Amino acid sequence: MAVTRSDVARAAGVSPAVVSYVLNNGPRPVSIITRARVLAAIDQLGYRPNAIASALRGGSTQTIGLLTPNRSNPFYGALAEAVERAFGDHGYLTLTASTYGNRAGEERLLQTFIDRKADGLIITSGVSLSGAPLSRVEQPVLVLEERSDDRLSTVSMDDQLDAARVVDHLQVHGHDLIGCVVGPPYVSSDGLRLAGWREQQRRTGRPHGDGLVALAEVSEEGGYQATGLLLSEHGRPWAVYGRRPTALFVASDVQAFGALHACWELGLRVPDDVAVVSMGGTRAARYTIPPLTTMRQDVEYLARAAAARLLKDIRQPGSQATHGRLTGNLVVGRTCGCRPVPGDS
Amino acid sequence: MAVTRSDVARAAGVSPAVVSYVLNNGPRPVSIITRARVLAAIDQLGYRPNAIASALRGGSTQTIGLLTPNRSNPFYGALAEAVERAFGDHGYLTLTASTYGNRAGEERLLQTFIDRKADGLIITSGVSLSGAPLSRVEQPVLVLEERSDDRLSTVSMDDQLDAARVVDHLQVHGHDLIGCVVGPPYVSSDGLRLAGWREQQRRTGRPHGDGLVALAEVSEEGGYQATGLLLSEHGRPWAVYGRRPTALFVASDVQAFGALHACWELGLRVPDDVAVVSMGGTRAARYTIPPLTTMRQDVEYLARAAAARLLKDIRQPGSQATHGRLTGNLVVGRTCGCRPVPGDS
DNA sequence: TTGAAAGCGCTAACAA
DNA sequence: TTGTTAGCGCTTTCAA
Repeated sequence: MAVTRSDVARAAGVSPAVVSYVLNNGPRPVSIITRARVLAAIDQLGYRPNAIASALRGGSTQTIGLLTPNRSNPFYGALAEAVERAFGDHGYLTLTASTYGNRAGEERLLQTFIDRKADGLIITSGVSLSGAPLSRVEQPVLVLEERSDDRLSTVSMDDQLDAARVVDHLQVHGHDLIGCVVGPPYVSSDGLRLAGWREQQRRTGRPHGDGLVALAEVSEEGGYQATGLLLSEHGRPWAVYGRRPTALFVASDVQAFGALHACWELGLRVPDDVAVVSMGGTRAARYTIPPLTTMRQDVEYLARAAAARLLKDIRQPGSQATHGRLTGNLVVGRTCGCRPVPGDS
Repeated sequence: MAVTRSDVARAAGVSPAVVSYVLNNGPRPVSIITRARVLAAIDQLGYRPNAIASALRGGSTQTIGLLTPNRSNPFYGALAEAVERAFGDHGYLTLTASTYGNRAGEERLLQTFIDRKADGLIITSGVSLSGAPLSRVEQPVLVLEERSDDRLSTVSMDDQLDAARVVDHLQVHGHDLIGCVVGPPYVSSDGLRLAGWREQQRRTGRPHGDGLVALAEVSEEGGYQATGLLLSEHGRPWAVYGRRPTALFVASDVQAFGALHACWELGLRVPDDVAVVSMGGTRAARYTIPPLTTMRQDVEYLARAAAARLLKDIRQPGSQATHGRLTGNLVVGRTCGCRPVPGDS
C-alpha cells in the first residue's frame, strides 16, 4: 500500500500531527529543525497526502462539477476548457458530465456530483434542471444562463440584447426580410436569442412572423436543414412573403457552419445572395468560407467571472444570489456584406 | 449536516451494518421485511451514501482521469465526449484536465489524478509524459497512442497506415507533388502521420523531401499558415521543385479547416487547383466548403475499446499490457477530386 | 512546540 | 439473519 502520514512521522521521529502541521502550515507552529526533518522524510519516502481522506475529514474535495448538454458543440467545448482552466488556476479539478438532453440523466448526474461532495457546481445553458433536485443541493451552484426563478446565482450573456445587435447590423446593410435559425426556445439562451431577433424586427417595422423562424437542433446538421427550409422555394418564407429572405440570423456558430454549407449547396453566394450572421464567436468561425460575422461571447471571460463568483460562494457560503450579465462584441467577417477594411488582414 | 447511514439505521431500528448490506446487496443477506424497513427509512430521510467515505474505506472512487493536450481541437472534444460516455455507461465519472503542452503541468495534473485515487487514467496522444511520474502510478493507465517504451497498455489508431492510405488516394487522382501539413513530429501520432506520407511517396517514387513538409500548430491557424508557406510562390516547394504542390495532405481536420481557408484567400479552387485531404473525420469536416475528404477515426469506437480495456485492468489488476490498433476509414468528400456519386447526397 | 486521540462515514470481518 | 467494532488516512482539539 502507499506511504501514509504515519510512515512519514515514524521516519522523522515525530507524531503524525506534526506532519499535518508542516503540510498545512498550521494550525500550530513547528520548529524549523523539526520541519526540515519532516520535509526530508516526505521527500525520501515519496509521500503524497491522500486527497480522499483529507476530503472525508471535512476539508474540501477541491473539485468542481460541470454539467453541459454536450461536448461536440465547440461553444461548450471552449467553455469547458475555460472553466477547467479558470478553476485549475485555483487548484480545483473539474468533473465533467454531459446530459445529451436527457432529463432523467441530468438529475442523476447532478446527484452524482453532490454525492461526491464537489465543492461547487456549474450548470450551463441547455441543461433544463427543474427546481426539484437543485433544492436538495448543499454546495453552491452557479448557473450560466438567465433563469426566471432564481435563488441561484447566475452569470450569463445578454442573449436578447446581443441578438438584437447583430440583427441590427444586418438591417444596417439594408436587409429587411431576415430569417431566423434557432435552437429549441425552451432553452433559455435560445429563447432569448429568438426574442432578440423578433423584437428588433418588430421595433423597426420589419417582418417577424413565425414563417421566418426555423427551429433546429444545435448542430451543423440542424443549421443545414433549417437553412434549406428557409431558403428553398418550397419553404414558408416564399409562401408567406413571396420571396426568399435576403439574410439569416443564426443563433449559434455551429448552426451557422451548416447554414453556410447549405447556401453553398443551393448555389447561393454569401453575402451577395444571402447574408449570414451568427452568435458565439468560436475560433472556427474565423476560418469558414467566407469568415463569419458573429457576435462573440467571450467564454474565457465568462468562465473567469463564473469562477470568481463560485469561489466566493465556496469560501463564504450563504451569501445572496447575484446575477451577472455580460455583453458580446461583434466580430465583423465577410458574411454580412461589410467590405474588408483596406490594410486589414 | 447531511443524513448519514447511522440516521437511517436508527430510523429503521436496525444496525448501521444492515443498511450497508441492503445498499450493497451483500455481503450478508437481509430478510425481506428488514430490507423493506431500511429502504423506507432511506426514502423518507432522503439518505444518500457519502461517496468520499466509501472511497476511503477501500472501495473505488468510480472516477477516471482523462488527460488531453487541450479541448479546443474538435477531435479531442469528441474523444472526451466519447470517453465520458463510455465510462458513464459503467457508472464512472470523468475527471478532465488539459496540459496545453506544458510539461511541468502534465506531471502535476497526473499526480493530482493519482492523489485523488482515480480508478484509472487515460492519456491521449499529444501528452508527452516522460516515464518518470508514470512509474509511480498504482492504478491502471491506458495510453491512446502508440508508444515505443510500453509497459503500459495502448489503444491507438494506425496513424502511419491511415496516412499512407489517404495519400494513396491523392496519388490515384494523379497527384505526385503532394505537400504535407503536420503537427510537431515528436508527438507520436503526428510523427507517424508524417512517416505515412513520406513512406507512401517514397515507395511510389514521388517527391518526399522536407521542402514539401510544413510543421504547424494543431489548430486552424496552424493549418492556415502552413498552407500559405507551401502554396505561395515564395515557399520552399517552388524553390525546390519549381512548381506548386497540386495537393495537400493535412494531418488533422482542424488544420485542414485553416488550409481550406488559406486556399480560398489565395484564390485557389479546391480541388481543381489544389486537392486537400486530412485525417480525423470530425463532424464539422462534413460541412466545410467543399466538404473534406478525410480519414475518419472513429472516436466512439476508440473510446469504447479504451473503456473495455481499462475496466478490465481495474477489475483484475496486474494483467499483461496489450496494444490494440484500430484502422480508420476513408470518407470521400469533394476536396480530393472525386466526382459526386449520382444519386448520393 | 509537540503528542495523543477523537472522529469524518463507510465496509466487512467477527461475534452472536 | 443481525449487531458490534476495527480501521481506511486525515485534521484538529485538547493536554502536556
